[in-house]
Amino acid sequence: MKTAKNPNNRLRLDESLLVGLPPFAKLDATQIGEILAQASSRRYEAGVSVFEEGQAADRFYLLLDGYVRVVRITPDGDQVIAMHIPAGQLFGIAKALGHATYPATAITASESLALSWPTRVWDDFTARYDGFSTETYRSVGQRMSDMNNRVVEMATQHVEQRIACALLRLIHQTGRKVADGIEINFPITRQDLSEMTGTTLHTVSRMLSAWEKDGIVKSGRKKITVCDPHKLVVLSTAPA
Amino acid sequence: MKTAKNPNNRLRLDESLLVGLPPFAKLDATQIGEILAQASSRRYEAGVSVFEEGQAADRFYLLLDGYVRVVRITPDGDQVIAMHIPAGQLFGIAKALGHATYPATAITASESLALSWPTRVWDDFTARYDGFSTETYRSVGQRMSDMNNRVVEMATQHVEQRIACALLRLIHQTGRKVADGIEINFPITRQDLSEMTGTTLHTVSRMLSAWEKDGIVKSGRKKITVCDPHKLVVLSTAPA
DNA sequence: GAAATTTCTTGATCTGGATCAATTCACATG
DNA sequence: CATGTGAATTGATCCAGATCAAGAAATTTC
Repeated sequence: MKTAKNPNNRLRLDESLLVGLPPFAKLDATQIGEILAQASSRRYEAGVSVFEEGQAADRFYLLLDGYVRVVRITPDGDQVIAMHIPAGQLFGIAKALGHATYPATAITASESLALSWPTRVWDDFTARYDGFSTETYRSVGQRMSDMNNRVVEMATQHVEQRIACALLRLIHQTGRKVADGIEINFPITRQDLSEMTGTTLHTVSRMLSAWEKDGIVKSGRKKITVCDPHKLVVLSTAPA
Repeated sequence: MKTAKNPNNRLRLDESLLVGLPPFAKLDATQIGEILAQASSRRYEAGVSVFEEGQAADRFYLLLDGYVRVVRITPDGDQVIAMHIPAGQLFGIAKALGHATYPATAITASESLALSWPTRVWDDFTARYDGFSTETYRSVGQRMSDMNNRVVEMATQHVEQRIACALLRLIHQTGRKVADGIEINFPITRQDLSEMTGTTLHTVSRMLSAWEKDGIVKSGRKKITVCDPHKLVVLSTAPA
């Protein structure tokens, strides 16, 4: 689906969009109204960049719907997927971490909808809105942990286990129950998985073929369904 | 040297210790005094743990002197060095990231001296002291970047390049100029380097031997001196 | 609906580094 | 100073996974 449902790329901003999201959990309707009044919203189609590494970090974002990949590209063209942002989370918050430019590129993994604010209102938000700062840093902490786990994984585990871990993480974050298991809720290629695990699309393809034979997953073009998460867990923690 | 110079593990707390350190840069003498009044100080010998992964994060720390390694241990006993904390930086700031327990273990790499405060004063510090929060998060952001770079490195570079990068990072953070180059300022083993780069001590040893033959480094027991940083840079960015 | 493009599969080969194994070296301790 | 212990070196072997190569699906485009 390439055409916008809403051709002017706008939607009615409604408080209900923000109510219940952690950064705004403690705020009342008036405050949420204030925050919305300053927001821009925009729809992105799948595979486009929201911002790029190195650009001045002049806005920060809240993903309302869809999925965003945070990506880094090496001088010699290798691409590495640093993390995935699920709907409901802030991203592009360079300012919160003392950066003047975005440290990575954000690319939509599926059609997405995001709000954004100019970076200059950041300090105001943290000062004025109770819980905003705390929750933001909780989520930063979570990402830091994930990052850390990735380093440990990359340093100690074999490719099979890393791919298993990556799949498990994906179904946790974004799994959708379907008839024959849990499906990853956005288009994902072998190449994508290889960029998440530091391997090649060939190895990922072989792995998925083998797992399919064992009834652990079903997969097609840009689609993966995990049928037997438990077996994946076993694989992911297999002995060194 | 195993015995404490100062047998009661105490030292005179003096404002000059904190003046000029980023988190306290904007504070006046009175405020620094207040902060010091609440601090405990303690000397640690090399190789001891300051806190361990999973413990309740009831204190946070400022390293005044020495070097601290942040380490994670996998279920099957592999150890991975996540980062090094240089003197002048805060560590163990789980609270700042919404964690109730320490997400990793901190071990002194050399004899060290650290101040610490109970975690419950954290909110007070961030509220009361100008710049404390900003500078803390700047340093968190820095660590996040480093982490990120490590993931990219591990995913795309060969062992030789990773070891070269690790060495370069070490001499930047903690290099001390000596007659024949830049020396790493604390005892470091082949094993340590291998835990920083996700390889084995054997491979590190072979690498250092080869580099020594090329005049790039000199190394001995627990000691490494980089004689030709430039050549290391070349190696670290070698083509895929 | 034919052609072009992207994604995926699978075989064959090659190799960077892990693993295994045996010494040597440096330092500390009684 | 002998003895023990942790650190480093270096050869030999092996294998997980990269790389090379060729096609086969699935989609998109015109």
